[in-house]
Amino acid sequence: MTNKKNYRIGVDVTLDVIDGKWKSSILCFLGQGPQRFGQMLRYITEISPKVLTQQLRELENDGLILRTDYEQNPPKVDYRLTKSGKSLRKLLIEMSLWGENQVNEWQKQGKSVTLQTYDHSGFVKFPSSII
Amino acid sequence: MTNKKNYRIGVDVTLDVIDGKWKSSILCFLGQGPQRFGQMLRYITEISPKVLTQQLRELENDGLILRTDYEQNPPKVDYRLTKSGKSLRKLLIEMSLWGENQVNEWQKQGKSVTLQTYDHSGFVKFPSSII
DNA sequence: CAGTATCCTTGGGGATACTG
DNA sequence: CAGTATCCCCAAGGATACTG
Repeated sequence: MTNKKNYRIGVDVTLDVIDGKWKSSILCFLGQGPQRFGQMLRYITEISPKVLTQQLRELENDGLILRTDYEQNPPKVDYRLTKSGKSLRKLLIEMSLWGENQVNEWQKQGKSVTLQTYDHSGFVKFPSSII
Repeated sequence: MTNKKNYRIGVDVTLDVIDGKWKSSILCFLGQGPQRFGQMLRYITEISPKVLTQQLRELENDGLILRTDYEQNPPKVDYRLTKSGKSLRKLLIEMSLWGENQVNEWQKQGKSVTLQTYDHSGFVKFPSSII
């Protein structure tokens, strides 16, 4: 979402804001505290700088994250969750729980689905090994 | 999601299952009870039969909806939420609430965003006029 | 009624190289 | 370090016509 949006239903707002291949990962990562651009790049190893920038800009425009430029040289910039971002975080946790249950369901039914990792102690956890 | 999926985090499972331009609408509509193919086509006016079929098949494969063929002529088929689908419904309601709050936030900030309609009396409401 | 079958378009994201 | 700039590709959807 960027400009002049008209949503059909509330869910679509939430989905629009979270959608983007890496946004959930970014938001989860920022749930652990402010992070710098390079850290995120190294953490989410499959993402390219271009795409990371895109997703960050969108999240910023949607008011979920705040970008802070420390105006230094060499440059230092970090990103953190805003109030909205933090409230979304709670929702993401519930979505995680549902997703984990659903994976269990699928596995019971013999479907080959795997979930790399999760952790309920506060928020989704990212062992560096899995990203 | 259809086959041999490997998810990074729980949220991604939920997002994968809901993603698809019309899935949220379909799930919300089915929240009102079983519906037939033609009804859905007429309700979600912008969707084409091909795409509706696609999305329904995916929801069915993911175990969120159940397709019942009454083996009649002329054909009669309906779709309803499964147990998983119903549990997802509760999550969708929370996502709706978050989305509605976020729209209020945006509007306070002067952004031009609109939300067609919502209703908290049980579930998202779809006045036929708006779809 | 409940779908298939075809053909076509679009934009989100990937890969890589470059810069203040 | 924190990004831009280019070029490229593919799968999700759209439009329309047809069928058991």
